Amino acid sequence: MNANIHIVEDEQSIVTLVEYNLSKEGFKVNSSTNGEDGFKAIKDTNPDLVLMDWMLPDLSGVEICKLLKKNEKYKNIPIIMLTAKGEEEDKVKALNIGADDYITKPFSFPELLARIKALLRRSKPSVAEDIISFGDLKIDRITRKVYRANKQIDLGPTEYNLLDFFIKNPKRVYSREQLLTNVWGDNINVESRTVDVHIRRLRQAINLEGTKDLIRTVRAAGYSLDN
Amino acid sequence: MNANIHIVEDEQSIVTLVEYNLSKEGFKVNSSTNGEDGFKAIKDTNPDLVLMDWMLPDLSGVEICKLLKKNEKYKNIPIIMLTAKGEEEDKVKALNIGADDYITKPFSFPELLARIKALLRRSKPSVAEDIISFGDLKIDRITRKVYRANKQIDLGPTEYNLLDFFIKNPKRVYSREQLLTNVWGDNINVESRTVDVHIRRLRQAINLEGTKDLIRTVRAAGYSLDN
DNA sequence: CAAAACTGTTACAGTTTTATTACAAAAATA
DNA sequence: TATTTTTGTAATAAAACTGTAACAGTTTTG
Repeated sequence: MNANIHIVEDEQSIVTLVEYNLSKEGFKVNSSTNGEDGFKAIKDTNPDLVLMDWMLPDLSGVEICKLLKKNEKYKNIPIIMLTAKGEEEDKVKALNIGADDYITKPFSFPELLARIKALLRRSKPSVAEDIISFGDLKIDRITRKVYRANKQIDLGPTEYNLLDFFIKNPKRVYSREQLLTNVWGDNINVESRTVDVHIRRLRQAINLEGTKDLIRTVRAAGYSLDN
Repeated sequence: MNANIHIVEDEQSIVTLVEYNLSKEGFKVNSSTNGEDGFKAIKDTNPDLVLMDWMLPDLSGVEICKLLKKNEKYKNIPIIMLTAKGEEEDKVKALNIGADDYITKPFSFPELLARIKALLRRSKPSVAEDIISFGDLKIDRITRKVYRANKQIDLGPTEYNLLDFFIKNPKRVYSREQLLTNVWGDNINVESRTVDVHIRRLRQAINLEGTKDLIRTVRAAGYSLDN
């Protein structure tokens, strides 16, 4: 498991708890504490799954859910709604507005985890799977080994994370900023040009003599794993 | 034998008895006295085998069994159902809902043990076996002796446990935290750096002059038994 | 075509992570 | 209880990795 999860929740205690536990499970977690920021961050970072409070300051979780599900580009991001009241009625409503699952507070972490995993397995096998391939490039998250044309490749931690991120959404172009937040983490302070250097290192490691560069540079936009 | 077994049973006398005897056999045993807790604990600790009462307060054993067998992640955990009545009909029912074996109370401990071993041998050879190898490294759980290239090696208790854990999932990378909780135990207070020292001791003991290090360091991730 | 904007590459200093060692305290054993 | 073994930690050394800056090269724009 190596998915990016975005939490939109104004109760700091829940954010802290969930963030801590999900990180321990190997997820990359980002969070926002209000609807406005949350919506922006989701569009920006394209998480693999969203955990969202039902009620939120300003833009409500319900609204965001509707907006996302209406948008072709984001409609496939699974959304789990969190709510304080355990009314059946709300559950129906949640599913109606397009949420993929629904969990009532207080919830146990294992329960949340089970639901997250189930959703991910369904919606994004490439994120949930332990072994992913792209062409003759293979990455094994259990052994943390990377192969190109069946030959093992050594990657440093950052290059490994970068590749792991790229391979979840091949061909998609990510800006340096998106790569920084998704691979490096949220409130980190790193020059965006630093991405270039790691891209170079990754290229050097995964590209084979005489074959096409697996990483495509998109001028003024960013990079993508492509062929 | 070195498997984790979880018991879900509300009769304390049975729990105590079975727990005591299984521990003596080398199993790690945990137990819950009601269905709710049991289900949670099983999902949480992912035991190698479950021993479950047919009738339970709140969530019944039958229900838990069904739930587990429906879940991709837990469906392979072997389940032995315990029941007071020895009716053939129940046996059929048990097997129908996915239980792997069925034993009626009162039962003799040797009988239970035989069934447990049989199931484990079938489902998880690496856990059930008394002698496990990885390459020319061999570990005998009965005599608690370790061999490399047929020559016996002396290991301290912690190094032995570490190796025993590694060898169950060779090549898999474990973080220091995972190693601490799995080898040292759950609520223990040990510096994660201490793992490094024991890794060194283990390396020193099992590695042969002039051969590749059997333990792989994965920077920013942990260690694995590899070659 | 020149200027501007953007990307590629390199080297290196600084940082982080891991390895190794020695040692005192704790635990097991005789 | 004395002796031996094992343990965890802290300190230091070594190795690996990272980020930046500088400059070269390339592409786009005016």
